[in-house]
Amino acid sequence: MSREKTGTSEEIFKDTQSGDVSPLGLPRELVEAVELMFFAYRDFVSDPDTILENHGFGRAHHRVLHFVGRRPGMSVSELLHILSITKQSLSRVLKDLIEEKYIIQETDEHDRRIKRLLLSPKGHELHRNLIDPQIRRFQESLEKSEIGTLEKWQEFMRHLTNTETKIDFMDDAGRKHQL
Amino acid sequence: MSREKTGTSEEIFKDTQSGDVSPLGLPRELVEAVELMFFAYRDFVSDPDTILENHGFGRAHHRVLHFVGRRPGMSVSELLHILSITKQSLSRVLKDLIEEKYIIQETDEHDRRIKRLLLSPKGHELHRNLIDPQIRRFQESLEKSEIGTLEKWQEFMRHLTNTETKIDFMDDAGRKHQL
DNA sequence: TAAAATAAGTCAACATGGCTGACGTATTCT
DNA sequence: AGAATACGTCAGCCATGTTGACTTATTTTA
Repeated sequence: MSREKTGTSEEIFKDTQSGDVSPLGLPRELVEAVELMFFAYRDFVSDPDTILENHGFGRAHHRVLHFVGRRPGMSVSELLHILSITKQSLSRVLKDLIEEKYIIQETDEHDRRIKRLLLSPKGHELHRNLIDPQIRRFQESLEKSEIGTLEKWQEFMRHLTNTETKIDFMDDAGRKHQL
Repeated sequence: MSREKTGTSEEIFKDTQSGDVSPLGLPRELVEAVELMFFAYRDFVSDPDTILENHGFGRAHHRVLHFVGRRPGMSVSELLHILSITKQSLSRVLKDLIEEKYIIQETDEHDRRIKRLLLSPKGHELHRNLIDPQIRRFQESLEKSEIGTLEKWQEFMRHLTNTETKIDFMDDAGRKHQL
């Protein structure tokens, strides 16, 4: 029943167990969950945002730094694909990071059109400082909430993503313990 | 031990159970969780984004529409506080929504300085269309993942937020079944 | 080997949605 | 009467997304 995707929300939600309904006529729990996506994301990035400000960088720089650190040696087009932005948008922030020596470019040995991206030691350090408070938040949540391990949470979150994103994840899993 | 907040990440992470470590020298699971926040949030807002585009609106309009729908009769300053943006930022989008009659303003009876914000029927309809795909994502994730109910997920996510945000949440809970 | 495709970069212009600072106008509180 | 509050507005700045057009180097392919 509720797995049928057609029909209006009226039909979809009328068989809810709980009668607890928000002013919107939708199950309160689900509406609160929508809001939690907003609040949690906003606060989750607030610590890195502060650090970035001191460096004259923004969130876009953080993302680039992160994924380059995570997949050292990735090409520019791989990065574009993961971030789902245009190369013009990427170029602005990538240029900054390269000029200020957080990221190093190396021409691929076999195909000299491709540039491999790597973090410099300086880049690693900044990345580490940016991710630390986020990791701490997760650890605190793990301790304070009853969710147990991260695994179920991750599975749930993964289901919130789009198919293309899931495919990217699988790509990643394919070359899991290295790239 | 790991609940002590001081020290560098080196110290903090050295007592991890698993030896599975990302290229960053951090527990892979936690790094993946950080990425999931990015991907899940991005994809989670992608459906509303598409709808908004057809109306000439953006995400900022969505947020205003949402919280006004959720707390009908809220004042402008309450809205500012929840969104944590400046009144100048809010004014741009609120003006659009009022001009195009998605939101109605009513002067408070007891304090005529305060304007109460409400959704028009048109506003309700749009809000419903925007939130529907997000609710569906949650329902699908609930069905397909092993998380059980939303409650634990919500608790976990709440712990990711900042203190001020938690206080706001409590405010909300205080006047739970109405305002 | 000449032509096409690919990877990367650049210039210019535009939109959205944050921000600051400075004011203006009702209305209410002291 | 004067201060404080709630709201609104003008002007300009910044970050980061977008499109479109075009260049250069290199590799692939017909």
